[in-house]
Amino acid sequence: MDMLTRMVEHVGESHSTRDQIVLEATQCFADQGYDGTSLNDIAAAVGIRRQSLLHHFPSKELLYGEVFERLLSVWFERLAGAISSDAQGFDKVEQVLGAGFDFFADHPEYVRLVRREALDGGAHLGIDLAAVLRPMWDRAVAYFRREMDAGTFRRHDPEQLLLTGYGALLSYFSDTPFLGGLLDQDPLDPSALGRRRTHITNFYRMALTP
Amino acid sequence: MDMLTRMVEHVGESHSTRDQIVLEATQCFADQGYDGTSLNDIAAAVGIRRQSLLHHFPSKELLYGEVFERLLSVWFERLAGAISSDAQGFDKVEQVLGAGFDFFADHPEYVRLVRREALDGGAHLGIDLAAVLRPMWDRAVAYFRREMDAGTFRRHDPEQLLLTGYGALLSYFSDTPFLGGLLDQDPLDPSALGRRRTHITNFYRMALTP
DNA sequence: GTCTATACCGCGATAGAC
DNA sequence: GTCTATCGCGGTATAGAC
Repeated sequence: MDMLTRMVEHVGESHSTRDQIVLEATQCFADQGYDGTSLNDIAAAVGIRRQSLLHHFPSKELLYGEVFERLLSVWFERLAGAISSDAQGFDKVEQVLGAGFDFFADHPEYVRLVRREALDGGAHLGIDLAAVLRPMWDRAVAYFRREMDAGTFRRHDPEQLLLTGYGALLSYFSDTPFLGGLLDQDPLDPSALGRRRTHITNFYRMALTP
Repeated sequence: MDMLTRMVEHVGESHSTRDQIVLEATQCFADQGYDGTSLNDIAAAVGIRRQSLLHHFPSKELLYGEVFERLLSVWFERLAGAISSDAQGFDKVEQVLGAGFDFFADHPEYVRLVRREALDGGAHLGIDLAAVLRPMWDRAVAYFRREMDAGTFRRHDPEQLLLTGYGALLSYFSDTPFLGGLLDQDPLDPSALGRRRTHITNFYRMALTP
């Protein structure tokens, strides 16, 4: 496919078969896991036969790899803005936290996918997810440590603080099928999302501001 | 098997084949998920053939059900003590939180199993996990609301607070394969566990005590 | 690029010997 | 209770017509 066609499709919200496959595969893998998803499931969602799907992706593993490649690309792109912001103090944390929250709210299927990968320890994935995210993690740890040393933030163990944020953010979006039965509301309802966003922000403001 | 044999085995750390199967199945399901685990895997871990395993459990689903039945039974038993304690204020929260933490630390495979079930929404399980835990959840929500009304605890949205605790606690134990690559230490190392336990306790003390 | 047809394998489950 | 043997199904992947 040439560049012009790509651009036209991007603008016009149309998708090549290949893109459709990645899209539906993302949903299937997120909902049912790698082993729980068959190529038939994905092909049926696209509206083609399993054998046609294998014409675009030579194997299930390679398709899964492409799904993750796109996920990481979108994720880094989306977060880059918030991270490079020149806001100061808790405002910056709030921006990054909010950007993460909004991204997860827009793509809960990505969260579920990453959670499954975290559980499996990258068994189905060629790449090492932790190694890819490690630089971002280290930057965050260093940032918190610096601000705490400067007295801008209250003192905590930076790594533990990030782990708690990781869990508080991801779990809400990854476990929606379960949490929906614990609460009386769909966790992805706009009003439920609003409550969650407010709580997380306030919780971290309280923990960090002196 | 008669009661005497059961008691002897319990004391002597021996196990019937049936118990061995449930034990190994728990580990396999936790590590590789329901779909990722074959009866061959479990049978091999026990040291018998797949067909012999099916003599004890007529189907994979029923075996999976028994794994969860035991998990819930141990979980409720373990938490009952801390919940019925007559400690007051944050001391009580600390006791329950600590009991949960220690249980998870002793049985990370249970956490991973529950997390997988939360992700799948109970697809493989006959029972509704959320419905089983709902009474406990409601009790906790009511408890926090009461204490906040009484001024013992600082005011938060009780459900959101519990959700954050849920994520902070579970994620650490469920995602160990991933977190091990993010940190420079095995998350289940005694020293790492100590740091995590301290942080969670302090974090909630800070959030709750006026 | 999609289809039909097919190869090949591993899975869960059953039957029956020991 | 454990084994061997076997069935039937659904999975990934390949070959070749259109």
